[in-house]
Amino acid sequence: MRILIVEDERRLCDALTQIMREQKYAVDAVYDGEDGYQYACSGDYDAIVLDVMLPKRNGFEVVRALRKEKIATPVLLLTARDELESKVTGLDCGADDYMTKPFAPEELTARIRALTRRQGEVVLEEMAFDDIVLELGSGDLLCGTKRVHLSFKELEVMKLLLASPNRIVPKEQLLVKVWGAESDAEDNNAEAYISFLRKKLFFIGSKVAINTIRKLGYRLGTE
Amino acid sequence: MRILIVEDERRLCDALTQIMREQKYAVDAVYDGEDGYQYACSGDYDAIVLDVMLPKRNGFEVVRALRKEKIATPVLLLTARDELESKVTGLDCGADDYMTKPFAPEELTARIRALTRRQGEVVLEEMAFDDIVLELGSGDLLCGTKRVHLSFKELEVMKLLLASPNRIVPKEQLLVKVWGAESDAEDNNAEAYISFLRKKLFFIGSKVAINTIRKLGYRLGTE
DNA sequence: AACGGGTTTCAGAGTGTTTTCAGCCTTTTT
DNA sequence: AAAAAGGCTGAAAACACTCTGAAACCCGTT
Repeated sequence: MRILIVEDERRLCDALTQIMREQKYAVDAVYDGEDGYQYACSGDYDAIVLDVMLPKRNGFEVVRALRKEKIATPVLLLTARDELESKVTGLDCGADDYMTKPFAPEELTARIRALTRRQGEVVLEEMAFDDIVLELGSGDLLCGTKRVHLSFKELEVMKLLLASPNRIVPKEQLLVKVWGAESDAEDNNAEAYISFLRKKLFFIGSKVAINTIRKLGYRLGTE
Repeated sequence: MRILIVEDERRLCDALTQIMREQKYAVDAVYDGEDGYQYACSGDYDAIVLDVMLPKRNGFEVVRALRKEKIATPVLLLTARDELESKVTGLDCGADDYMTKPFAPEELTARIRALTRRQGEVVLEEMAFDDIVLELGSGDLLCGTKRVHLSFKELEVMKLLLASPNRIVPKEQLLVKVWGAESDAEDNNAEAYISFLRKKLFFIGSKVAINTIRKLGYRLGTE
């Protein structure tokens, strides 16, 4: 994560740099609006902390110029004035957040985290075991480069198995959790789905197996 | 973008609705604090315009209650009194901005823009994916030299898909964000619009496709 | 009153999912 | 060894979800 800090007050600038470095960000710091704009133009940063009152070009100008150049890097404006006015102006120029001095270091890091989080890709949830990965979002089962789509019920069953790998999942539990306690699904329903899943595991060439434990249930294992 | 307007004065409420619709916001309007609170609780709005003096529950109460429920939707308070007092009270209650009547329509839209921007991603004037570009201003979808106009709802759906390309957008989310949580729109409404969009994508000769992930939603992809 | 774009509704066709069933296999019991 | 119980799986039927053309509807404009 790269952060650009644009702040002319040396003391404050050093403090900011310090704070962000502690959070393991890679920090570049510059001291006027012109440099800030130039550096930001590279588009290499994940967020920019920008003072409003700066030599050469003020913060508003810089954000506006960046947005004009289609640079969408999140910008956090920093100002001593806590009037609503400059807040509105700043955000209208294209800034993403706004903070008034003085502030607590935690507040700064929290806001930067929020800004970079929006940007960055959402970590999609998944469950894994041995050589397979189940993408919960898309309902796809992966092994190496191969992938198959699981239907809704297949997905539910697979999730239960993956939730306690190497452990026996009672057939009864599958029926209750997937078909519901009310349903009149029979054992064979679960058996049919286990069969579907085995076929798909084979299809993607996984070495994961669904073992049958007679009278008890199924267990996810390898080989 | 969904906006909730809470204003008991019918004339003003209609005017507000009108103004926001012209800016391509999806608007819901209610006429008292209780309804305002209920609607806002859904958390489906991108901003709320809230009058202070309202029947049943006043604006301050509503914001306070919302914040208590951890609903962080940006709130713009509206009041006839331009005393400093109520301004401070309002912001203290958890409102994000404050405006006194009467006001210029441009001021309202600028402030809403600021609020919604701070909230989420930078409002871009266009969104792109692979070989298509969506011009948000004109509502036109482009591919190479071809172009088609999208209707309001088509635009909203397309924006949602483009906001997370290659990722599944639940059908439910389309319904909530485009038709509103209160609406009685059925799945088929969304399906119909997906169908419209596919036709238009084909029309402009794009290789972008809207994939169906059964039971889950849709995903923008290529080929 | 007629028009036209946008939106909703409806119904039939299409497709993927789920259930059902029967025959076969394996393990356990008699 | 035969019978019984439990489990597997291919095939077909039943079902649910989705797509889409056409018609109806709504609303502001001509």
